[in-house]
Amino acid sequence: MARSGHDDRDTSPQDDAARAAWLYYVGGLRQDQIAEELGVSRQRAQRLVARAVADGLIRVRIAHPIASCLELERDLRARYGLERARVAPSVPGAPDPLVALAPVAAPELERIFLAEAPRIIALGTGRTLRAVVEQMQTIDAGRHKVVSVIGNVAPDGSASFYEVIMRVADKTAAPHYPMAVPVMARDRDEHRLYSGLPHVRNARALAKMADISIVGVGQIGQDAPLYVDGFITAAELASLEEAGAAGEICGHVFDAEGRFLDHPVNHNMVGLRVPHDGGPVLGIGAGVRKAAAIRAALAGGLLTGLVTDEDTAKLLL
Amino acid sequence: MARSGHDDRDTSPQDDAARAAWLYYVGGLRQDQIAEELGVSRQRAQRLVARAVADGLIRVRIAHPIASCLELERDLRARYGLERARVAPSVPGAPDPLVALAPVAAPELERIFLAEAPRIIALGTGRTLRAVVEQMQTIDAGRHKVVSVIGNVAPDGSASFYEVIMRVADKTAAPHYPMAVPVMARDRDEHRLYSGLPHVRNARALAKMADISIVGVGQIGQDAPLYVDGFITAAELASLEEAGAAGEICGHVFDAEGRFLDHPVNHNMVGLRVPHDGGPVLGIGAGVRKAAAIRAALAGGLLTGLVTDEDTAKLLL
DNA sequence: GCGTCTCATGAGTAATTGCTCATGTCTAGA
DNA sequence: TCTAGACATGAGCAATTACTCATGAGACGC
Repeated sequence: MARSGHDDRDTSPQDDAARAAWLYYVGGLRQDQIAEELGVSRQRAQRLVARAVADGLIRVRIAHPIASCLELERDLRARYGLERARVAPSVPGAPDPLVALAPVAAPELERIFLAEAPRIIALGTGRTLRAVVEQMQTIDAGRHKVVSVIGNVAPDGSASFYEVIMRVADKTAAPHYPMAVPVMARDRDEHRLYSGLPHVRNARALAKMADISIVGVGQIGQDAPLYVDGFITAAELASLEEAGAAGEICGHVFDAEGRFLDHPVNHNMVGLRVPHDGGPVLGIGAGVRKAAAIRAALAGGLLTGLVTDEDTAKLLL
Repeated sequence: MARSGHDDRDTSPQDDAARAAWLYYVGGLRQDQIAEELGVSRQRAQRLVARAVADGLIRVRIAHPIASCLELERDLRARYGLERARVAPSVPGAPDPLVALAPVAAPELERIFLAEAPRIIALGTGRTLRAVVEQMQTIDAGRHKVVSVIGNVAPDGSASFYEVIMRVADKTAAPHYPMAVPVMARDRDEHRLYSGLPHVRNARALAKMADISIVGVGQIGQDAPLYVDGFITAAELASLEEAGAAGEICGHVFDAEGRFLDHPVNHNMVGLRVPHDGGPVLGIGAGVRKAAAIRAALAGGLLTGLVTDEDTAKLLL
């Protein structure tokens, strides 16, 4: 066939990967055809396609809402009075519910950023949110502002691992306001110190004005993110469990009814409580282990929207 | 037509297809694993996945702008003073440039419909537009209105084949105003008759107020859509070519400089000329055979945006 | 300059997917 | 009731894709 004149003088490797993947997935060519087209060996074509997949260049969407998921969404909305609910079909055997969750949640975030009117968008952190943001497509959303509602420094002084706001800013070109202090203060004084820092005051003020918040939901227990990532000690964890902790949002711990605990851990969080003012809050999370935490958050009306997966949705209903 | 099942307790076949495809593409399961999961034979799993693809349920996007296409976009914008330009990587050997064009053009349309402020969106028709719309995802855009700028009845009295506006309305739930008369009148009197019909006057009035128009570009010649689809006779085609016709938009024929011809065919078109008022016009089209027509439209400043493919872009530059 | 390490490559091969065909089932019509 | 036709099914096989491994070309440090 007529090989289109490719004057590839300086194609980057990722460009090649993207092109190979395009020909493969969109064009429906076979890998040997792609190889010929690109003038490389068949193996290389295969590797380019595989690389595009591995690099996350490939986004697959299913343009058909699976009926049972739609039902779950409807039921979730009704049961918990949510404004929005999205349920991803679970992938059994997947090591992690994020595999299914992220591709469904990402468009929800894109949707928020596609709004024309400038908005202030508050962001939490965490592994879930990070994975979702990674799946977002880059969109031009410089009119919005993104602000973090939680500190970005881990207890050991390193940058918090599941940084979200910078990634979002990368994807959207939105001005961003991280909260450049530790997630937790050690005591009241330190909390006052951090809170009083000009840039923190600024971020907090902005976050309080947020038009919408996007957060993950953390479980409590031996696998609690707060504990696993070293933000709280085993003793604090035990104390929280003692106090009836069921989950946390942005580090703020609540009980099974979704009421924030009167507990030192909560007092020492430098970040804001979400929701701060009754504004919309989109929660994202799935997994058997998170189900109780999510249920608690829903029970307390802490969320106005939820993205989860099928299995979790069933547990919630 | 798709039977919109409320609660078909046993999943509809398309549901199964969508779920199988989800597990395959998103979950990364093998077809035999899917078969086990769904409790069907391996062949059936394979057929479900194949069916999902065939039914167009699978939408693949490559999250990486290929550098050479970006360059072409930039060059197109600069050369022709466009506000927007998108270039799809060509798929060599594809029977039709639409394979590549539609997946790139569809998000552009979605983008237009995602605008919050209510808009009036004028639509042309044609095979290209139809294929693109088919690829759009359904979005809730009831705040907008879509109006057709061209009649929807073929010369033989049948509904025009490449109906676009109804499909768009399906996808967006937008109120829609087709122009329910023949594309072309046979003479001045008939033109006056059609134009005077209340619903046509209404549609035309609305179309004149459109905030943006989305159109295909037709070539002139033996393969001219206008001719192939029977809107004009061989004699009219010859006469148009004689008069220097280079292309057409919504049936209105223009020369190589993009100036509309003073010709009976143009006079008899019941639809509106686009652009009617200098508003934005997004043109969609690709293919060697359309290149001259597109170049003419660009030369005449008839378009403010263009979606095309790599090969065509190169021809235009 | 030389060894070694990493990484890309292509060959060969295993695994997976897609296709064809013979067969079975269901429906409609005589 | 019987028969033809349309369609779904699973077996078997061909085509395609993915993986493993041995090799060689730079890159880097000694």
